[in-house]
Amino acid sequence: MRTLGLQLDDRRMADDPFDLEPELEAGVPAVAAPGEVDEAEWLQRMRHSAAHVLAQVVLEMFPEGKIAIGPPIDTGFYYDFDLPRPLTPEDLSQIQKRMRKEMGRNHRFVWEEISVDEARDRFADQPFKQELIDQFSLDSDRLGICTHAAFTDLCRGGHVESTRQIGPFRLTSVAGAYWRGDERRPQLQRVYGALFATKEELDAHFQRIEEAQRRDHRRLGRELDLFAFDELVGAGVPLLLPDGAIVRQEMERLIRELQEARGYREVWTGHLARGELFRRSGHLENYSDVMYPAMREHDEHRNGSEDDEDGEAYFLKPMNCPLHMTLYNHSLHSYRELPLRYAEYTTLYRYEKSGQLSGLTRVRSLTQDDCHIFITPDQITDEVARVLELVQTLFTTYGMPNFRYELSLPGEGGKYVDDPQAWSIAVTALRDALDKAGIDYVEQQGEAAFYGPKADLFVSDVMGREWQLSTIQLDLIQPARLGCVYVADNGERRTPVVIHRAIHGSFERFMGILIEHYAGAFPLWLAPTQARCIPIADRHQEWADEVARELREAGLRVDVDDGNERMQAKIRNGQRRKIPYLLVIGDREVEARSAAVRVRNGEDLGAMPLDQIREMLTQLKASRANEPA
RNA sequence: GCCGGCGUAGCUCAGUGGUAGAGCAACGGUUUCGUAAACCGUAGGCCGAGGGUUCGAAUCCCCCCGCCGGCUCCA
Repeated sequence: MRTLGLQLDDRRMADDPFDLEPELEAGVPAVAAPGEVDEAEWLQRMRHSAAHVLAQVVLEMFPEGKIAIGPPIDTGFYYDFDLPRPLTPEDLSQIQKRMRKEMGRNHRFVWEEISVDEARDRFADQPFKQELIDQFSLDSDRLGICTHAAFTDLCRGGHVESTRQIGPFRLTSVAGAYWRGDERRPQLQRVYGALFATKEELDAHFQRIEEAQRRDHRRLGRELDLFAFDELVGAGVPLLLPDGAIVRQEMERLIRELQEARGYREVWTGHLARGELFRRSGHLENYSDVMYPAMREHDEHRNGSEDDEDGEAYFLKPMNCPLHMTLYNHSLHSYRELPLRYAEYTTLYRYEKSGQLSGLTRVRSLTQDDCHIFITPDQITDEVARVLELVQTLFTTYGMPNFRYELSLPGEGGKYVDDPQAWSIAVTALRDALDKAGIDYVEQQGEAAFYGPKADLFVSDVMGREWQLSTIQLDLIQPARLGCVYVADNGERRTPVVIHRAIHGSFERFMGILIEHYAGAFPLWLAPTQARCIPIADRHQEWADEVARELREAGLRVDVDDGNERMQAKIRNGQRRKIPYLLVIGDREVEARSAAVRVRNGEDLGAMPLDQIREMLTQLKASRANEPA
């Protein structure tokens, strides 16, 4: 079997896989007959049961293997193993075959409760199970086990009656996964399987994956000549081709317009700064692992001591905040000037670990639509509301309604700045602003930045992976560390609160998401080529050129396909290029000073006078309508 | 960073130790056509980089780089 190596939505498990309560809720049978539980529960049970069969077969093939956990997930199941050697794709198909055979043998699942001591005994040679027993025995002196064939697993139940009731499945991939999700602990081999109630649903699942692959921005970026990566340039450094650069420019144009209208002022701070700046801001201390290493001055100019190396060195900036705060400090500000909004669109450099890189969505050179807003503490709620309005406006413009917010709060531990009162004010203000805007969000403990709480907006890519785009962060510490002050109405000097915020997040990541959102078919205002003239024969060339010229004069991006292919081929090419409008020009159109308008979706609007076409396209462009679909 | 897979023409992919291939794209010519592929021809490669084994390496081994999936991380 060929490994598909793809999972949709794996991460979104219904339950914590380690929350293996030894007993099910009252009335829910550990082993259920068909019809005894609802469809969704039955599916979960088939998946969970399949995981047990997987473990059975793997242990038969590797008797010295150690088993960890094997929960159901959104698309099937997985099981984690510690085995003497890595599993190959051939092993996977072998395992799959044996699983099917075992299922055909119709083993019954038998669930029972045993004492902790008995459990320790039964799983004597299973260290991971021993650890789970340690955990569960804190809450209960009885533990569940489930047996089918000659295989017994520590298990809270949730099975079908017998292995023949397990639905159609396919093993999809094997991947490394740390025990208990902790990278300091052993890395296990995780075998993933897809399982659905029917063969049709299983096929539909793989169909969905194929469709997802077709709109993957990495693939579309190549097909549409939007961007490229090159080994010689370096991993994680996206290169925009002319068409990709147009999309990027339109995104920048949009956010500049929106921000200028909301009182933002654009600044520019370049790409480098001395280590001393990042030391004072706290970045070197907290984030040196994602900063590129120091760039030293040439030896003959160096005068720093060994202790002071970082302070004397230069660093590529990983964020703009210290620079914006430095700019702020170039004059003394009155409370009357606040909020003061510094916007910047320059590239940041972060050393993302190689395994984290992913197309445009995770890169090492990224360009934020970044801004730092200096405010007084009592302006927090209002200003956050203004930022939320901006976010809503942007996502509405792109026609992207499917996002979710997360409110990230401090957790336990020393990572956070110790000022409980400031945290409390900031968290309350942020929560209020979200509530007032009527935004749904989930609160996440321990996800805050070291300097303050934040509200982040997440969107899923076509493969089901979630990416953070917009972020609104309250900063309670950096302004003080960098000596920012404003003069209050009583003449006192006070430290401003700073809101760090990015709306697109990074243009790179957002472009990746956008490409997938539109499946490469950008609305007119974003489309690299907005219309293409297609002369049917050479004698139509002149009028086609004229149409293109006039539309370009109206500010539209229009080209002419003057190749010697047949019209049908030109239409096909234009369509594959996902150009919003194709303007077909033959004898009739030359005669009538018109063009036949074909929309990207195949719709034929018929011949329209040039003036009307220009009017329609400029209108669409100006309104940034999400058209044509 | 870790585990696994992969790297051959611009793209998609054949080629498992003995002279590097196909389709599409590109380019040249012919064709001048009414809404998703006209025809003929030409060119295109340090088989990701380096090292090794061998009479001989795209093919086997080592190391590096990159890509893909997952894990972990993400100011």
